[in-house]
Amino acid sequence: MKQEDPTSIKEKKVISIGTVRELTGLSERQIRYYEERKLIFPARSGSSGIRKYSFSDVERLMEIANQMEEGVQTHEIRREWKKKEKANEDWKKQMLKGQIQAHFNNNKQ
Amino acid sequence: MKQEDPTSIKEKKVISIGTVRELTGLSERQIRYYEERKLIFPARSGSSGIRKYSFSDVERLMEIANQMEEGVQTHEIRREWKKKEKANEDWKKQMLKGQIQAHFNNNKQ
DNA sequence: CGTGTAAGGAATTCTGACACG
DNA sequence: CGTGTAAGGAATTCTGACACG
Repeated sequence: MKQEDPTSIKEKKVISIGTVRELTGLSERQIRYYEERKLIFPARSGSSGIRKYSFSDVERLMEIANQMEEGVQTHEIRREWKKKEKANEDWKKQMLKGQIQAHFNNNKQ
Repeated sequence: MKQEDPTSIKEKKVISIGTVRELTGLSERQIRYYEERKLIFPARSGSSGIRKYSFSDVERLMEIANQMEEGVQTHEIRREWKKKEKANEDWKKQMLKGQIQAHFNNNKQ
């Protein structure tokens, strides 16, 4: 019945920085800085350069805030994150490989 | 694992009018007018009076747009909507009643 | 009735920089 | 390194009103 996938909604970049500030409790300075350090990637509103964030971005910012409180440097956060990203991709590759393998064995048998 | 309910996300008032315009294709004038006619109820951003809409609001606006294209008056849309709202409440009451009834019968038997 | 528009003001956001440390 | 802040400008939003129909 519903045409909208709840996942896509979380990814839509529609929230401006002031609202993100309210949602996360971070200062605008902090939010922009984390972007500068490549931890977050807002979209830019059409004509002007106004930043737009998704709910996923907000969640990520809250995770970042936690890490920062623990004294982790932006550099570290970024590195950890890319590591996880890669692990996830490798995992998906393995899954795919498994599927193909299973299919092959199935036909042989 | 996830702490955020996808439903609550859809209800969060975080989108400003310019973005709603882009999402719906409606003019800001129209969006504000539908509010004046009690078809939509944005929140107002803290200190200033800036309107904030949810994804649900955006969906509703698109439904309104469709009705308007069909030549339905705002007055009619509002009336139809309240009717459905009431029907839904009555239905929920019936459900509740059914539950109690079932529970009662269960104990007796 | 529903919507466009010009008007003036207020609040938001942006960037680059200086400061502290 | 991470964050606060004052600075000046540009884009956004707001309200009440006049217009057309």
